[in-house]
Amino acid sequence: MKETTTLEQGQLTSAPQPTQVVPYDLIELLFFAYREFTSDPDDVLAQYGFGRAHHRVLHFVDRHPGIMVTDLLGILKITKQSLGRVLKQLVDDDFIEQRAGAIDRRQRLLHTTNKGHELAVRLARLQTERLDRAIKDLPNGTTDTVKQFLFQMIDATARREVANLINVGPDLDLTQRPDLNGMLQHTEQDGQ
Amino acid sequence: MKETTTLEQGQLTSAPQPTQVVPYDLIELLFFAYREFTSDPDDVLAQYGFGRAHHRVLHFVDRHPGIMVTDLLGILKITKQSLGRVLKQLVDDDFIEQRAGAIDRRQRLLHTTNKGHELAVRLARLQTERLDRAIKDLPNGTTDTVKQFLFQMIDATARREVANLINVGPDLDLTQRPDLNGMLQHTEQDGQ
DNA sequence: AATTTATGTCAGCTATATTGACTTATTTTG
DNA sequence: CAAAATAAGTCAATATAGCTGACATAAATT
Repeated sequence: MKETTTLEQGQLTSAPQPTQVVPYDLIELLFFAYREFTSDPDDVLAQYGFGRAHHRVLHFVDRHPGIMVTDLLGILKITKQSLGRVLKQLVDDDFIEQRAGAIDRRQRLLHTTNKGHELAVRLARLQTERLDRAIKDLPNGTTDTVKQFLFQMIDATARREVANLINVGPDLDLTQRPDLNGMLQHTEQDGQ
Repeated sequence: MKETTTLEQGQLTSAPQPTQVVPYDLIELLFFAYREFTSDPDDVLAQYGFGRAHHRVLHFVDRHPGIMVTDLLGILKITKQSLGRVLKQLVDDDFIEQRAGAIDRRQRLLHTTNKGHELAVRLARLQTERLDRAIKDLPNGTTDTVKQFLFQMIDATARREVANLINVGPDLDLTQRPDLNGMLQHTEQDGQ
């Protein structure tokens, strides 16, 4: 390891401005923490020839068996074309399978295969381990505080949607609720 | 006023499932929150023809005036080639300037120009605003709890390095005072 | 019957990253 | 001092992950 942070003696001095209401430490911690958070899955995925995009697809399909392609696109906020490539690989390699909808036969409902589920769980566990390590020495209640903070980081107009999404168990079928908006009657108002 | 939304008290706190050793809600909140966190700068950067990579470079150069290229690479954990392209654009467009090191003339020490500094601050303020909105309805102490959590998410072996970088000191002062914004004096010599 | 929806596909483009080899200038070291 | 190491830059080739827009097909809805 080479002498980290040789960065010019004394140059870490902050800008001597009144603009110092900016929480640079928090901003940078978010950057570093998130990078670490994704690093463990990345290493495993690379062994399968997959990347982070595959992880996201695999994760949300595993969490929402039978999800429609359209809903998955809505969650990931990517285009059909971007999803297409990644999804095709996951299907070709037998991590995800598509089944025509029983009611609406246009739909290709997505499910993880056993193999896909196992990988999804393996990756989730890696992230869980890091989260557990991070939290274990912190005071009780830290997890809830962090969850609340993260939730509030989301635009108020999108919070219901996310709240609904992350509270859906693996049994619930998103296909039965094509409109993710307004599903949660939550009493959050304060538009700011 | 504002009965602190606390996002349905019981909803994002522990799920009642017995097999729920994996905190899917927390994992997914990290994904959604981080995406939102980067979205505001992304919109502004696009107006300049820049992307997130430019933001990272601009940010760390602005925070560490006179930083060496090598050290910047170490922070960003990207290759010289990846940095090169992005840095060249920032220099060509007069957001960053390079000055030969006074002591070691091989070095091209990086500084933001006035224009670059202003953009860096503008982007940091956007992120600050989102952070402030997220925290304002949460209990006192939330910021410190979140900082501690994020810090602990980093591999133990890398924590000191990050702590030095963001100026929280070598021995995890992170567990202490809520205001480490005003005292960003230099760290430099501290072993390692 | 006409329209909308769900999905897929084509062609081409952009941004960001990678590796490896090589050059130039400069500093450090044996 | 000569040799080696370092700082930085460059070239060529490649990969991943995203984008737009246009178009096609099947199935459902109006």
